[in-house]
Amino acid sequence: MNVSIERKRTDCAALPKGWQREEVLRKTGLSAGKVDVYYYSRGMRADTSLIPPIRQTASIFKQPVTVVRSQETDSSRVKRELQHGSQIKPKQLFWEKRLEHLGASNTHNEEIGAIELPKRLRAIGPGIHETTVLQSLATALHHNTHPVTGQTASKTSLNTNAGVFVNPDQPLMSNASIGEDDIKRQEERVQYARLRLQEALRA
Amino acid sequence: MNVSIERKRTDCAALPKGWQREEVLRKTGLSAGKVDVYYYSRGMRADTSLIPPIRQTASIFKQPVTVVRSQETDSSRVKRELQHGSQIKPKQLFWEKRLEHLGASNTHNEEIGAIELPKRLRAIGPGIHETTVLQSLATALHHNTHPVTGQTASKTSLNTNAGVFVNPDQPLMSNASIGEDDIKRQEERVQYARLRLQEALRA
DNA sequence: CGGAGTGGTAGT
DNA sequence: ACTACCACTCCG
Repeated sequence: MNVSIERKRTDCAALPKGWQREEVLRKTGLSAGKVDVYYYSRGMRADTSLIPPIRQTASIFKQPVTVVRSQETDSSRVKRELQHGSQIKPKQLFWEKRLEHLGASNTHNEEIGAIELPKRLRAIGPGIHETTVLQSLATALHHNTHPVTGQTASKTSLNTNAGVFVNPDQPLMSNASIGEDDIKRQEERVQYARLRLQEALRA
Repeated sequence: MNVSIERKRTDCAALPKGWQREEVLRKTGLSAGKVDVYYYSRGMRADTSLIPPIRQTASIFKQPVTVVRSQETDSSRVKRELQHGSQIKPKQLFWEKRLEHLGASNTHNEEIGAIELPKRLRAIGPGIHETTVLQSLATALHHNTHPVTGQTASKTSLNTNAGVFVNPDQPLMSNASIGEDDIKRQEERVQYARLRLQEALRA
């Protein structure tokens, strides 16, 4: 007897690189025969072309720049790469600065106004401005598997010896934590945005 | 602020006995403000017009026959009805015999073939045939809140003094119990039926 | 896999 | 335009 496939996991051309689509057939219950679809990105996180450091040259070919941290000697890096199977990629410090003063535009070439960050998220590091923090934070929120918390080192130590104290996995902002009241305020904003969307669609 | 009622569950005169109408206000989304109506029958099982004893006269007015068990005296019944708030309705014995030799037909007036019961389910009671047991069993499966097990009294006692020993809540079949192997066999049947349904829907 | 809840539409 | 109904998603 030819039993149909109950679990089927496939790569799929329409999906971003590294994503897989899995179809699972419901076998029992009232909804037996229906198919649940799951998407997995395990193994490869995010589009490699978006992982910093990023070239700001216009090109459809993704060519990430690879500059190593200055205080890591070549020999120590080779040893680490051998241990970890060369999976840990070096990260450029302050890659965000390369994108400074570049703004997004709409189709009419009108620049889109700046987005303001909450006051409590303060820039940290030498010569880092608010727009730069925004890029840094947005990238972290997109990529990081772990929580985005900001830099833990003190402001003075970062400004004097950034190479030592900057954590490249975290955005260039001061350490911040979110409380119940923050969550509540954000929920209210979402509620309000939904209301306005409703009204807009009705009209 | 005047908050409208979001969930309202009511008995409703227009509904069959035991049904409840619930109105639920949609709170979010594009259809916010609309009301969904749900009907529930929890608490009372089945349409009272289908509960035996059933008249076989054609009539849109439901007029159940009410014959009391002969061995229950009027005084004892009155006492019980006082205790239980007159909620226990008397049941006619062997009401199934009234429906004997009546078969279902399709729209072309062709009679639908008999359904066979498993061998182990044996008819019990004076002059009860397989088709009668089937009606009896089907009704029990539809109505009973408690498990359907069949008659517990012995065959001889039932045939000699049915009025005393017949349990009107159970179908007119010998006591039957279901084992692990029965369940397994049934599961296999269901699996097979589902497979065929899938194939049919695909074609 | 079930259930709550919303989106979408045929039919009036 | 509205209603009643079904389809579907999303979450636990």
